[in-house]
Amino acid sequence: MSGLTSRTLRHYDDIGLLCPVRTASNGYRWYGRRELLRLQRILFLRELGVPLGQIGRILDGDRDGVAALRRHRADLVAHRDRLEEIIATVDRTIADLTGQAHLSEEEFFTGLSARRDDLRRDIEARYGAGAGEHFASADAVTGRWTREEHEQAAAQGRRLLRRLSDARSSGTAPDSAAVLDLMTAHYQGVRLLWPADAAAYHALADLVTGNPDQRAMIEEIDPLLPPWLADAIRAYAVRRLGYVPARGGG
Amino acid sequence: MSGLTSRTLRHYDDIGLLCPVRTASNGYRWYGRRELLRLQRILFLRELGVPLGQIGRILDGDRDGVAALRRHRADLVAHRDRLEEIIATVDRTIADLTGQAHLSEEEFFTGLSARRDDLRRDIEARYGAGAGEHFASADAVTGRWTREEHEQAAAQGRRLLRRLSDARSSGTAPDSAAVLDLMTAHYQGVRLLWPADAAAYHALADLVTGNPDQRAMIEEIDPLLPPWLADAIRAYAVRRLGYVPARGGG
DNA sequence: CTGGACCTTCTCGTTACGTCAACTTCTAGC
DNA sequence: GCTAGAAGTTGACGTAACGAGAAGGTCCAG
Repeated sequence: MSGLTSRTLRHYDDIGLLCPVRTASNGYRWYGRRELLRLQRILFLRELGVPLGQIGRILDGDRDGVAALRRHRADLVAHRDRLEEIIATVDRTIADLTGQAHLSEEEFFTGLSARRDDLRRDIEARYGAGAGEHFASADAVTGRWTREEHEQAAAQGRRLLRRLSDARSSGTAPDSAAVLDLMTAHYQGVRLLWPADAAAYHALADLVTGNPDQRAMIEEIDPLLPPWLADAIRAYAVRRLGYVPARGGG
Repeated sequence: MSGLTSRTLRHYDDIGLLCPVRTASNGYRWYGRRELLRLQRILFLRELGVPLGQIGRILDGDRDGVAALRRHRADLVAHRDRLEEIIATVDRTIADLTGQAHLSEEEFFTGLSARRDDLRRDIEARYGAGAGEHFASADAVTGRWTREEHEQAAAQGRRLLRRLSDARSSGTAPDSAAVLDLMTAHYQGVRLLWPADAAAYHALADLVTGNPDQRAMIEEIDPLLPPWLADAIRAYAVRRLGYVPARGGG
């Protein structure tokens, strides 16, 4: 009925978590309605990752299961945070081993070198001369950054792209709620350097796949990311910024 | 030297992960420089959560440790994502058990009921009559939301506050990089309803502690959060939006 | 009577060691 | 040379939550 193996039920009997209402002379275990209800609660808590011993104490003592859940939640959060750190370290290690650290370290969102001029020319060619002027306002912001702040911004940008890559590779749609939440950070990252409104941000999607340097930088992190990211940018512009795309693909 | 117990070294010897360069007739294990180097690599990978068996294969085969790391990373990410889901479920359960679901469900960022008018009057009293007019633009946005979108926005807002609460309770400073990253989402959540510039967002910090309804709503999630969140808002306005506070506490 | 499905108990294996217990070896001090 | 203590050794058991398999008993349909 429950999908559990008999072995599991026997284990629960052994540790006293769920005992049969009676055990026949032939050794067969018989369970009643009450045991089924208890089992449901066990399965629910087990789903949440609560250890069996604690489940037993919660169900038996019944004294403040909420407090126990809160403690359990704190454990989960600590565990998740540790995983976040480890993932970041693994990322740095992989970047080190593949020797791609310096490239993205220096010029991510900010792009300080010659590539930046290329990007500006590309933007002006695509969206008109006025668009390129925003680079001045970006410089006004980044010009006051320290080296440390530059690197933090770059690291943050890479972390974001990796999380988006995680979402893509796990089959999440670029217009799903979870991805749009992540894209909030992306939009803000862009806006930090460039006062992009909904239309400008929507147009930026073309750069991600069309501009060779931008595309290469993103492909370094995930070769399949650029078109997916472009979709996510457009979805964010429409769904969260209220952009209304022109008909006919303008 | 390494801080490991002898038991651990013996275990590594047993499973063939790190064998002594020679074992004396009295049974003592002797390690050399090479073993120390190998141990360093073992400890590093162990720190990343790689299982010992896999560490052995990576170090011995030496064939494409990067690919192994990438696979390991995928496991970590999957694990983290599962934890995220579980944490969200635990949160919903706790909210259910404490019966606080409806309250925040209906009026989070959006505030649809009578409280909303109170908030508007409070804002106009604090920042002048013009400030309250932005409610109209917010209504233009939220007015087109479906019930489902309303609830999604509310859920997203609560999730954000919980993550901020996690950061606070783990002793993270409100102006740390990690928190400012989270605050990006907060700023966007506010901006979705209200075209707040750096100064307006900075001023919003007072509402979080000063407006009774806002404060109560946040305290429901974490009683200690409001002042900390106010600090985080101000830090974000200054550090990420370039707001320059007036001297003398204006 | 028989085959097959289903139940039982018992035991080992999984991870990465901690924690005894019982014993030997080395070293410093008298 | 004797001895106390520190440090090493080899087992063996315990951890969480069962899975897998062996060896055997029970039930039911044909």
